[in-house]
Amino acid sequence: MTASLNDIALRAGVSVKTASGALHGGSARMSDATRQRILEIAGELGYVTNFAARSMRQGWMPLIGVISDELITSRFATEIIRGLDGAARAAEMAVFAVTLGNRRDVGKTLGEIRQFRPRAIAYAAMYHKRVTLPPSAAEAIAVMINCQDDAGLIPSLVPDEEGAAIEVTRYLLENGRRAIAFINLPGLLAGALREEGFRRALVDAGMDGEAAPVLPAVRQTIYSDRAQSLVSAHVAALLDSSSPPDAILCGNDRVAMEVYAALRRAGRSIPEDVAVASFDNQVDIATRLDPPLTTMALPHRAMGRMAANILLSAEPPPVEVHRLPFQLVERSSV
Amino acid sequence: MTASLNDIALRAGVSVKTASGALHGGSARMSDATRQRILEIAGELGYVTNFAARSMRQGWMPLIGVISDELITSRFATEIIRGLDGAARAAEMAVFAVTLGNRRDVGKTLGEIRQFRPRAIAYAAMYHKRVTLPPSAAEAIAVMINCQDDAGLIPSLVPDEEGAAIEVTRYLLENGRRAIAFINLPGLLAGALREEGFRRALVDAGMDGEAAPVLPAVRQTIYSDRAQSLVSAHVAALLDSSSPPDAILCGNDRVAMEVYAALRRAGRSIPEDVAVASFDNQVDIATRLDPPLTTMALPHRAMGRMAANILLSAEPPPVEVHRLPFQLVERSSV
DNA sequence: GTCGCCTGGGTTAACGATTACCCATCTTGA
DNA sequence: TCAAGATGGGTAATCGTTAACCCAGGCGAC
Repeated sequence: MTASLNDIALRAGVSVKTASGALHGGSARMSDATRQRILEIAGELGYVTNFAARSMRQGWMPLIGVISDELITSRFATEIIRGLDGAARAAEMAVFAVTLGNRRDVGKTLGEIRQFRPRAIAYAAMYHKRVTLPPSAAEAIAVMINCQDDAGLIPSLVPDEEGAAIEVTRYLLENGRRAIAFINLPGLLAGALREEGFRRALVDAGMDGEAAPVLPAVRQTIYSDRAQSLVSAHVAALLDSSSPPDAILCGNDRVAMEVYAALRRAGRSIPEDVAVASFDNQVDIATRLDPPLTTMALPHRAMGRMAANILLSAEPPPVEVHRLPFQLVERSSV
Repeated sequence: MTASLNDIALRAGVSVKTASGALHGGSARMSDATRQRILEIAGELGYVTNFAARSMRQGWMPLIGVISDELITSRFATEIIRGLDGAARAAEMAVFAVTLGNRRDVGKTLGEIRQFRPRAIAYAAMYHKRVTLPPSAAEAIAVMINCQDDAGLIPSLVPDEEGAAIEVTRYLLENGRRAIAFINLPGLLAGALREEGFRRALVDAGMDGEAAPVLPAVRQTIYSDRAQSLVSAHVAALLDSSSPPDAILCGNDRVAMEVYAALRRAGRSIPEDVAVASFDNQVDIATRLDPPLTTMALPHRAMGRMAANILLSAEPPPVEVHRLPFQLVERSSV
């Protein structure tokens, strides 16, 4: 079907190894004339390297495998994959992503991906969470992205939720806000860590950390699109209370969107009456809200880049949990 | 490193071909005892098929290649890839997506992906558009997703923009709206086709198709996040005009989001004063707007599924353009 | 009884690229 | 003048899997 090195060698009147050297081995010894002729013939014949054949000798395909629990279908995937892809491309590797099927069987998915003999395999989660992997899987997975291995056997890259909450809370305080409410995402690791950071920042500022209201955005334990939103009710109650907030911190940009609507219905203006800040930096939403939303951007791309570095490094990296910082994106809602 | 068929055969005291037959050739002739023993040993040794080696004989890897102009980084990708992935998985294939680099060099990207010897290759676009491919590329690409080959050499799957515009306009008319404005996406094929459909539906209803206002959502020719939005100004002007609209059709859900804000500022209620409908069904936005947005969902998943069928079919399919229908998602904004 | 077919295997040659090793010829310095 | 490198290239084995053949025994039909 496609031309092989053999075809090229035949046509050029050289051996296969010379053809291989001309096309791939940059430093192979041969005259420029020979190399040029081989390159030309390769072009004519439309030669394309056969990675499968090469991989037989090398033992692996130039692939980085990514197992994602639901990642591909998430908008967060974009940034993680971009980060991975950029770094992998620099090393002449491709990223091969496989979504965990409905059966959530890591072992099976791992087997599927290993059939392609990737150089290394990462596990990526859509939401920041802890993951328990079967022991056999732990050996094959080199790094966890946006999640943390429960057994502590695998290097993990996670967003620094607590630090981000501290930073954004401090930012609100520096802007003169004193009564901050937090409409948080319940049932998520991220939410729990952010709540800690939120309260810590208040305490650090000499305020009563326990008194600050932290309310769940939805009724269900697991956050999903189906969950019944409590945002509207919470905002109304907060505004009616004896100590109405002058700032609302939101679990994500979608929550912020609902907060905007609720504040508007109550006749409050943003940010004059109530400042709003959030986590996510979902650009579609954050830039189009009126006023544009100040929000903490998740370090997805950084996680992807760092993961690629770990995956491509020759030495197995030390097993530790890297907490990557968010970035404050200032717009006009504070 | 990893166990091979040879290792298994050695341990089981059979030949490699028998081991191969037991593990892969479902109908290979051998006693159940032998097969069972081989399967057991394979399990112990953690055998994983080496697709690279297999592909050397078969000529291709069990992969469907997807070249996307920017697809992976788009929220639309999710549905197209899901559709593809589901169908491919049923055929024991994996989807291998490669994003066109910054250089937009289809030939080069095609070369990259062909190194992996995929069974078939698709080209997918983020926005519905026409694409001109280099002649050499046209031979290697089996189907175009969300775009149309300019040379007419490749089967294409595209959303039926015109039909969708007709349907949603008719829906507005059936709901008693008579003065419909369309804030369209300028400079896009989708926008042009939708405008045609919009006007056609009005004419079909006995109205003056030319008189209906169709306004660009942004100033730039190419729609991007950077483009300066004209939505707010357009809405204000429309409301101030001598014949204010009782419905606004939006180019996408983000435009609808801005229309909501503008209507709200002008003190109009949705849908009582002005109905709003849109294209996209970007769930994050559409379900969280207040009231939830009625919008035409793009047939991304259907395109993915259909593409997989074409890619996996033995016969090269007839070269034609398939226009797939949108789906009207009724919420409460009309 | 024996021919032919079924059963349960084995042998061996690919597939395409890489690579360790070998062999000429040509320079060059002492 | 000649030995030692440098230059330019060839040979053949190898990776893991498959598939085209081959083979020996058993068994039923004639």
